[in-house]
Amino acid sequence: MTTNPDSTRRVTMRDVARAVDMSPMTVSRALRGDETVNPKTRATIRDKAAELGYVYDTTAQAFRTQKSGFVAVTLPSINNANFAETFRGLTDALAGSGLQLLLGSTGYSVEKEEQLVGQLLTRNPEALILTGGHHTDETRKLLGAARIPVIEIWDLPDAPLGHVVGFSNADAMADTVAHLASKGHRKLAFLGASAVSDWRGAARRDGVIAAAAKLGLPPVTMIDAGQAPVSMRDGAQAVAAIGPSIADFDALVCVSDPVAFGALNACRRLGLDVPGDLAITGFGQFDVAMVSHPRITTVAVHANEIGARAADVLRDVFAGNNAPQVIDVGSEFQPGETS
Amino acid sequence: MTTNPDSTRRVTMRDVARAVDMSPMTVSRALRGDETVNPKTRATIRDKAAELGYVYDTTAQAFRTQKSGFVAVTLPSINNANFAETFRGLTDALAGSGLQLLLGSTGYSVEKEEQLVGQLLTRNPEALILTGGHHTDETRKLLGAARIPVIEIWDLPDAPLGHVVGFSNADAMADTVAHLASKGHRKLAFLGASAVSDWRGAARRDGVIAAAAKLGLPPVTMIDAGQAPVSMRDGAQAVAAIGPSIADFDALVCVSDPVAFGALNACRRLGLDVPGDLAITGFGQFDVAMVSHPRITTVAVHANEIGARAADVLRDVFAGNNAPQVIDVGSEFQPGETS
DNA sequence: CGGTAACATGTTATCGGTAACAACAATTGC
DNA sequence: GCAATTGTTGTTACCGATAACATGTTACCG
Repeated sequence: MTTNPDSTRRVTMRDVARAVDMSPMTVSRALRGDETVNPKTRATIRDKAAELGYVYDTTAQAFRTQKSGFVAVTLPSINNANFAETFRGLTDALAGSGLQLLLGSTGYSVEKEEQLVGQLLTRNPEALILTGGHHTDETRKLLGAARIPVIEIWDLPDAPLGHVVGFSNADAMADTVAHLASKGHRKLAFLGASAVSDWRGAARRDGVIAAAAKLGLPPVTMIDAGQAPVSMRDGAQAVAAIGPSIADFDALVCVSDPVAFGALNACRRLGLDVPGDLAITGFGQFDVAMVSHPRITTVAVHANEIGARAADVLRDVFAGNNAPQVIDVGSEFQPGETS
Repeated sequence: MTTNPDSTRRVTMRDVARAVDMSPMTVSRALRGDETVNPKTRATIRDKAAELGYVYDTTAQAFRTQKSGFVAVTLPSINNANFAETFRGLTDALAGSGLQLLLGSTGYSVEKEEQLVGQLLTRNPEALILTGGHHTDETRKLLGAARIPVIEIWDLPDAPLGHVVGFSNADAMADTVAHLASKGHRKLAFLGASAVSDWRGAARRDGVIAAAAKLGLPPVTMIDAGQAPVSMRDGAQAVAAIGPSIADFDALVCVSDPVAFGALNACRRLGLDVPGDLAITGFGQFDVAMVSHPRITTVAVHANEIGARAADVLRDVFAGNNAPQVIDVGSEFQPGETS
């Protein structure tokens, strides 16, 4: 057992260097796998480092090199299978690149996002990935000054901050509405969040309204499911609150699959037949929509791909290649058994 | 517009200090809200910092103070409502403490966990929160050497690494089995992951077996739903693969609510009545269990509370108070309409 | 009015790596 | 056999904030 001058102090490269009688610089090179270091020397250093219980200090590296190795990501909520899947896509695609994701959730609030971005920027992230295209002016200012790549995902913003990997939520609804109209459904209702907090939800709502108008359907009725994020429970409660007269509508277009699932099961409890008495559609191709009996008509989104493509953009940008400014990953209408 | 010596260089405290003709130390104090700084001075400094677009460098702070401000967290998967909820509980409880969560997911693999822990430790986290109580020897060694608080959550390990906030997965199943037995169900099957990867799932399985044995029920049949994480789809596929003979069992105990939901809907597709032909139970009180019609019999876990209590432990430990070594948050059997 | 306390600000050294450059040894080519 | 090249290791300075200590200034007291 080697004597330790101060048992509480951390083991540094200097300690390893002393132990192998080399300069810290060589240790640094060896531990990072620099080819110029003699293989034998490298092995000696690595062994000694392990023996001493040396732990590399990424903070010091980040400080010295002014590269944090972080990519900051904001999500509205991590408790959402689709956003979680995007995060996973990012993580997987970035694995091995030496980049670490720094996650923050905004709770669907642009003010919270602003605060979060401010916090995250103090960690010197090498890039910032924001879910959604709506931000406060202050957020835009912060990001403009930050001089790092910014990617907005899950939307196709009118005024992008930088790169974009997303799809049109409004367009995605057009197919759903067309499908419903083709089945003879005319009286549509839209079930979604009330507030303007959920901009993706609002875009879907507007898409439904526009598509219905274009097809000559009567005005779409809005049903309030509460504050974003709207859950299964919210969908069920909204339908339960209305009662059997929900079937006065021909079709209930829901902002997401969980909401649609809640609505579907509330309808069942009311003794209504879906789609006989009322058609129901969702959004996002969540597992619950595919497994549910009946299967819920939905729109498939490419949550994982959004993350993977965002990672591609980052790789390109970091490599100095120019990456596409806007990547539209699209979405696909998925007819189910509820419409 | 002030002249900038080098337009690409970042704005530092020194720059702010020069601009207000003060020392960097005073700027440092002012920006951190040190009371000893004259309020007027503080305001001047803050204004000038904002004007110059100064962004605080947490990396430099972390380096200088040797306190990263990070708490590392490992989750088996973030695409799981319960783990996501625990993360949220942690985030909320830690908000305002100046601590930032550093998240990594292990994919239900202890080897991946080992690698992840190694990575996370290089960031000098001030504490480490691990989901689960099973780790490789190397992981245990790393954590032993790290000399930071470690909290294991979601389990009650036999040999804890440090603090524990969890519950007994095995005990939780006892009530479920007792309930099923009281309803006259004797032939039980357990539907869960095959591999030993999901230790919590295995603990539940063992709990079912033990409880059944204790009540004098015949041996429990194991049904393989594939590799962890087992999803709704896996649950549905497993039942579909077996077909109507699944009703030869009296009750199907599922490792989680999503699996139970998949099984339930697969049964429906087979024309089986639940619970008439077959009782089904789940675990975790996921939304889908509560909203489903019929409501799925389940076990309520306190996912959010696990996060919140873990944060409490951290606060205590950092404050130098001694925190409880093991916090059992328990779980509650929740009868539903599927049993 | 002198001395001490309370307040406000400044000085110095440092956290642990690594870029840039320097230096020396071993090898190669002619 | 000597210059040029390649391979390997070392030296120096620095990234940006802040703990610890020092210093100057004003307020207050008997």
